Amino acid sequence: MSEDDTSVEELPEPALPASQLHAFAELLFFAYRDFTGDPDIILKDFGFGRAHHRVLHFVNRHSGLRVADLLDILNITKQSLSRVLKQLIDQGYVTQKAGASDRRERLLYPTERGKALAARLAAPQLIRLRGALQAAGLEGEAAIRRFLEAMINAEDRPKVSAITNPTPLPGTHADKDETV
Amino acid sequence: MSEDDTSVEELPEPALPASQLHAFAELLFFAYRDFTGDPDIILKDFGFGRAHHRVLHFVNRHSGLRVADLLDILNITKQSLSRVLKQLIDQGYVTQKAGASDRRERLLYPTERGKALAARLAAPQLIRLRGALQAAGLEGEAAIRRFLEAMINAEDRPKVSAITNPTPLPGTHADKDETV
DNA sequence: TGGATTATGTCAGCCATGTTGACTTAATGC
DNA sequence: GCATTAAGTCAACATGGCTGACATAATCCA
Repeated sequence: MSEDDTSVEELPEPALPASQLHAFAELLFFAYRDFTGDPDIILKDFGFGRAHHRVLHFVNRHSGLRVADLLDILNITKQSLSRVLKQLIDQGYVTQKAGASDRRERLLYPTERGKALAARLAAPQLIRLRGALQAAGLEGEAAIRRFLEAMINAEDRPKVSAITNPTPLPGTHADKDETV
Repeated sequence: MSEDDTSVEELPEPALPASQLHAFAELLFFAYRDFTGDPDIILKDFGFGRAHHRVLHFVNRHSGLRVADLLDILNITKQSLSRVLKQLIDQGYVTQKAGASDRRERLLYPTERGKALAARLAAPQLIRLRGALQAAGLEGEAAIRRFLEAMINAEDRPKVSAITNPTPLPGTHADKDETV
């Protein structure tokens, strides 16, 4: 093999200079800052914070999940979760149901009220995302998906895939696919 | 004009169903979580937090900026910034210099020590970004840039562009473009 | 020149949300 | 029947946001 052999399937892909990578890092910072900014404002009116939003989101999108699942997804301690989860339950946004096969498990479901708040919080984020994906273009969409997946720790990717491409488990139900 | 007139320059771009947008939202959450995870671990060894990282990053990448610039970039209060900035200054990671034209301004510069820590914190993030951009492919790179820019509040985009595509101002100096 | 404004710093206190460690309760599994 | 597991709880602490009030020094302007 010659030294500058360039096989078909392995294009050299010129590595970006550090300054460009730094620019991407900064863009990601600002993008995430604004992505979370819209719901933050709404949450204030309810006396909730971003932590409540995260819990409500996952309970709403993946209803019937266990407390342990939520801990695993959010990467926080039981005590941290407990604080916000309790408030969501006490105020009627989330309900618990004992697991059918293992009655120690507490399966989490959004109430109607919870679904309504989740939808309201998600709305500006989905609008923002739709606009940004349109700005990226059709092929960009797939590239962005690959990019975001590759940003995730390799060992967590299967877990995340299971979450973002949900296989409806018995006990969970698929959401209707409405456009916001 | 007929109702289903589809002009050349305005392809319909089928709107994604909400469930796909939710998947992107979750991917962004996990991606950002892991993107910040690496430096968080390093920061612990120094008794610093993510707030210190943000300050050090911008001081390092845009040295010579004013306190007011930093407040504007980070979207936090003077008092919040002051707490972490003071620690960075006291411990010799950042220095201040009175502005040449307006001596009320305190221009911020990283020390050698600050540059070293910034580089160490950035290293795993740049590696992660480079890998993710490679996964996205060459054209993906441009799409991702458009996507991230479009995720930012429209009114902030000029400001952010000025930051990510820096025009070296008098008093600032461009960093050497080393690959990490 | 003197008063208003501006850039920055600081004190005090509050809130949200993360952490660790220890312990309880109820259900499960062997 | 006893160890393990899922979940909840109590207490204490750290980080990093926030508001409000005020101080200092430099600048700007009438």
